[in-house]
Amino acid sequence: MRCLIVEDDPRIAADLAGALTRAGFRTEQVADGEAAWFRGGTEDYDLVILDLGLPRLDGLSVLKRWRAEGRAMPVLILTARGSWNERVEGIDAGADDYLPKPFRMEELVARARALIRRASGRINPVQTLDRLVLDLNRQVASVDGRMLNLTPLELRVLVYLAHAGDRVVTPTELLEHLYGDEDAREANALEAVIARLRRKTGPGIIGTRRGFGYYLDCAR
Amino acid sequence: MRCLIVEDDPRIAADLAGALTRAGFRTEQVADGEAAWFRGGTEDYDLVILDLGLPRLDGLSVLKRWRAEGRAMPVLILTARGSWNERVEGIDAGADDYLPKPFRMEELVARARALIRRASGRINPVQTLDRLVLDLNRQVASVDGRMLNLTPLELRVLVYLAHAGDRVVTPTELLEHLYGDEDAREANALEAVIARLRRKTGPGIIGTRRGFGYYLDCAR
DNA sequence: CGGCATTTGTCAGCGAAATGTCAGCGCCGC
DNA sequence: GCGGCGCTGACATTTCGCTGACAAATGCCG
Repeated sequence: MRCLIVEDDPRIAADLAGALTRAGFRTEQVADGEAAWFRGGTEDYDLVILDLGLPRLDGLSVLKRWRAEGRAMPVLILTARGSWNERVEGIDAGADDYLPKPFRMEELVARARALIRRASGRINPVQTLDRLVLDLNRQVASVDGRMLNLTPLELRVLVYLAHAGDRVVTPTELLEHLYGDEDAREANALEAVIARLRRKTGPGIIGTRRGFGYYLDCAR
Repeated sequence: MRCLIVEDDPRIAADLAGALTRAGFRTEQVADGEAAWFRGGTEDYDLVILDLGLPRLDGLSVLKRWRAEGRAMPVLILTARGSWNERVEGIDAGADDYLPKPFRMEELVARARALIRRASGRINPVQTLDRLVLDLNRQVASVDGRMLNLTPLELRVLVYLAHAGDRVVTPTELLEHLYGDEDAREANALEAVIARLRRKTGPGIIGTRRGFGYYLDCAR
């Protein structure tokens, strides 16, 4: 069970992480909206705890963006006590639950568990990027309607590029995403993956910008 | 959209009925636990609003009885403000959501809508997935009309996969579902179960996507 | 309580798929 | 033309999932 905590107050974040870790979650933290959006969009979490007041990009916008991109993981919003309009907005934006501050850690954990129970088996919409279609439910991709038989690593690359949109992604960034910083690989490992991917997708899907990185050709 | 309101205070019940009717629900009301249990158990509702403090039979017991009988409609519990332990109990009893009193009617409606959105497509007592038929009442499964003599664990795997639809389920997720996080098993335990299952179902039912997980072949 | 049958977990080993590494080459941009 | 980045194919290695046999746990019945 992997959980992303989005909270800018380090004290609260630490409390949350503590309670959830004790409850058996693996927790990761980010403290601003931009980072939250990116992490939640590229990694797979079983649960997200989302504070609304965030620097750089507020929580509701983060949530809306995730849902617009088809990310369907359960999200529990932390709201200020009594701000019922915030709650309604949150639900409309695609939140699965909210918890008014202050709250008991026991309750947070109970609701987290319930959310996950409820959310398991939820459907992730498919992403269509011109010729490329990504279906995270079935873990498959297709180009021009032709199924690609992708390996896990290959699919992860494709999903990451898709999330980046038409932005050029540096090899370093991709390497860091695929493997952590701890067990790094040769830069060539990535090139090999890309090569195998291209052999399956055919030309016109993954582009190279010499000296910069890779991008999704069909996303622009 | 048919909604059952279980509430013994006539004023609150009237308010609820008003708001929900304006929101497009057909509402029906009962004021005590016995009546609630009977109505909810014999009629089909899209949503139940359930107060916990009820005469004759308290709300939690009603809910537990419904769930024990296999009634799966979404239930929104009304709790007294701040009684967080009551909320936890409610969730454990099978509630889909709760709302602390007092609350705004706008919020109730928003949450009711969200609940129904979430609950639509919930499992049917007898599921037919192409060649595979699951009967949860009798706890049996059959393929091409041929009965499978499944063990409890095997059936649980099949039901979970069926619930996931055509989604690919990771071994981790399945393991966590079958056993809790507390008494974990070797990953191989699952593989053994799958193997035995496949021997009984024959080929073409449970598929593997190497590196991703398992899926129901006949659900796609 | 004890024995039997069924269910379930563990182990070791195998084969195949996925991934990493390497060496060499082509091609882009200067 | 040249230097180097990035691509490619071949090969090595690692990981993953399946299988069959056995052991442990569970449950049932007398």
